[in-house]
Amino acid sequence: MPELPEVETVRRSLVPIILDKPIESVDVYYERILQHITVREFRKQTIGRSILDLIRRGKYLIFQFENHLDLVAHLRMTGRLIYYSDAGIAMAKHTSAVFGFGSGGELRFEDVRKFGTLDLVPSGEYEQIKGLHSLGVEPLSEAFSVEHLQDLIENRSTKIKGLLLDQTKIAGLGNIYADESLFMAKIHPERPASSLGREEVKRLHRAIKEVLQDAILGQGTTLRDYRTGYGREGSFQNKLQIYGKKGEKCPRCGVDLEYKKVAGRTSHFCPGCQRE
DNA sequence: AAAACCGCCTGTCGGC
DNA sequence: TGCCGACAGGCGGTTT
Repeated sequence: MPELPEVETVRRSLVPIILDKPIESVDVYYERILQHITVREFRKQTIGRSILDLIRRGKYLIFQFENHLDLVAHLRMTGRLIYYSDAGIAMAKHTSAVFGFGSGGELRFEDVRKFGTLDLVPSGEYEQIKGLHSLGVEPLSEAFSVEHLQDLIENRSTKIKGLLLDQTKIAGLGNIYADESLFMAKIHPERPASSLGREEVKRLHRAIKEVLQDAILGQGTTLRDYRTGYGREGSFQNKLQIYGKKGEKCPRCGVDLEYKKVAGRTSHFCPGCQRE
């Protein structure tokens, strides 16, 4: 499940390969991947054009084209963006779209569950891409301060886990890193946001930054589908403390770990050191 | 305003 | 072995 660290890893792995090279071919094999544009128009606007830069906002990747258009990609659950240096390599079963470069290399959007999306809009005009347009603060930016988190939390009765997953508040946390952050901060996922004390807010703020930064260093978490832009697995799955560890002991206090649905998601926590 | 639910998809897993 | 339902979770949309 690509979250901020996975999407950032894909971005960093693709930047050295795909910038400033004209795209010679565009093939869309799953038409519904395109959101607000037809296949014909999409191909017309991208073929022959180069990508000048590739940036990330939350879990979105934004390919900035020379003709002042932004190709906005979201991997959702199982999407992959992988560069293949040889177009002769057999296509994966669930390949939604392929961008061919003159060098013979290809950027392929693969997506088993087909939830991933592509959009093409005038640069910076994201109004019709609602999730991107309403995105909250980048958690690794300076703008995400303790005070900012405090403001998000203040007077909110919602469970803290739900707040962390709300992309309009903080951009890029998903189920894995929300659980890992709450564990590191020793905060139960069902705690009402407004019940967090000053020290807990500080711990949570620090935990979010640390977990995301460490996960980027580890090139993301590959539990099943996620791959970097080179098609390689990440390594942070080896450093997870709590996610997917039901039935195991807490690495911090030794108590049996638990999980339950919180805010509609399976949430892992330690009943010993994350008290309600 | 927020929470709960559904739909979008496919693959995997546990139970029978 | 094979069938079936539950589940995985991001996000948009609708309902409560």
